[in-house]
Amino acid sequence: MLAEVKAGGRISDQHIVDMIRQAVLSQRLPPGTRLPEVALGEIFGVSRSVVRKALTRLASYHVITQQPNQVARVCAPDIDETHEIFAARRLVEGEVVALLAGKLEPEQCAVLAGHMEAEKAAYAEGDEGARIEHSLAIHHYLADHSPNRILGKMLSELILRTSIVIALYKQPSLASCYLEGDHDTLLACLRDGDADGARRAIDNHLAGLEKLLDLRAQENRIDLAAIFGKLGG
Amino acid sequence: MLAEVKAGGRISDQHIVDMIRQAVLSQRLPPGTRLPEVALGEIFGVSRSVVRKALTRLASYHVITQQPNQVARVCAPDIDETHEIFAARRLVEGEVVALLAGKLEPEQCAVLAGHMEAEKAAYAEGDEGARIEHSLAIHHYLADHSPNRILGKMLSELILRTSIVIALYKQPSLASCYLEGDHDTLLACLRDGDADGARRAIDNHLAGLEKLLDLRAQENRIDLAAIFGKLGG
DNA sequence: TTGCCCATTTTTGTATACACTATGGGTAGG
DNA sequence: CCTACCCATAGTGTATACAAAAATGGGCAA
Repeated sequence: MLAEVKAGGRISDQHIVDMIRQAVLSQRLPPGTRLPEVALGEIFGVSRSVVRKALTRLASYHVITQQPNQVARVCAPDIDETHEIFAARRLVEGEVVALLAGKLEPEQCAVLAGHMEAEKAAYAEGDEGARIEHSLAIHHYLADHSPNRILGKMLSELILRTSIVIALYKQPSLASCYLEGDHDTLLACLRDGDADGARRAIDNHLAGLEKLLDLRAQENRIDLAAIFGKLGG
Repeated sequence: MLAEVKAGGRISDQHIVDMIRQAVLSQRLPPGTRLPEVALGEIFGVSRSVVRKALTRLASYHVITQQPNQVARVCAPDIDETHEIFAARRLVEGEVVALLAGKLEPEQCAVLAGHMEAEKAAYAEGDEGARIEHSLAIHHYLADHSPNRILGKMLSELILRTSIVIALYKQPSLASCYLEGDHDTLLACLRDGDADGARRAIDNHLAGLEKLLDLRAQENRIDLAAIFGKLGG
């Protein structure tokens, strides 16, 4: 089943990058997960050379961290960095949607509207995996269609990093990080060509998301009580 | 003389990345330059493995382009991409200086002022190399001291990409891309804590820089007449 | 029981070999 | 004279081998 992968030229390392990125996005690979080179090589049926190239690229995208002579791990940004990631994303995604306001064809708006419907439905059914998928699809659609492709690429990376910190700092009590209506407000502004409104909508959306996270000081994070509770129970 | 380089852990590929990036920044490696792996390996005294890792990272930073089975080359962005790079840099550097306004210590302002003096002096003496160096030092200082480190890293990359397109599209008639006073205006705003003013100063500075470039349609660039003239003359 | 040390094992860092692909020049044919 | 093809060369893609560093775990002493 990996035959078609090896067919093309440099597909193999790109494939590994995509697979790992996707796994991180969908939170199947939690932050901190070890990624040994030989294991990945066996899984994907390639040698360490290809794996190493993929890991080097993933490190450039800030998906994993690579320290000398140590195993690569999925990034686990600290709380300060988390705030900075959100601030950067507010700036970049705000500009992208402002540029995009009034520029989207009706079909493109329909694509976005479709994902929003699907997101709502998945939330109603409690299917968190599907909800995340459609939410990401919305934001990646905006990134991919940014009139400024540089900002689009930056946004793609920031969406990925945001997913990582949400996985890291999501409040356990919340089943979902869903903010009803935010996406609809955004779409309305995009349709109406309201650039400032779109910027505000994104800003508001991301600020709301950030507030849903548990970003208290780290003492509370390394929760010895919970660990002992788990062991004892 | 390369002994101290190999001493540390993963210094070697970082060293190659730095050297090539520096060479591109100072315009010693013009856009389009071929970078064969074996040649670089011999120059830096390492095998292709290390060179390949360095090239992979440089490609992630958009310093070079890597196409399958082809030699890596220093990036040569087209005109559309050049506009997009400038737009992205206006956004990011504008935010960085806005965040920085009023936050710099007097010593830090003095460092900036020193580079500005040196830049002026180098311009007066016609030493374009030194002028570029100090101009870059100013912007990299802002990037390195950004309160938001994510935006700081983004700005560093954008400064690099801007240098590349300036090298590519600088009007041959101009000896220098220097805009007197722009940097001083910025510093004044940073000192006064005038965030909006700082943002405007950067915006104005970058817009002025972009205007100094020769960004006409490509017909003029792929200048067959000049090529034939060179062959015939 | 606790803390430390050393051997073992795991995992990464680097070099090298071989296969495959692109590139350029030269030659035969029109 | 120009075009198309072919071959030699240059260069990258991948796998593998060996060296070095870090993590692991058991045993010993305080």
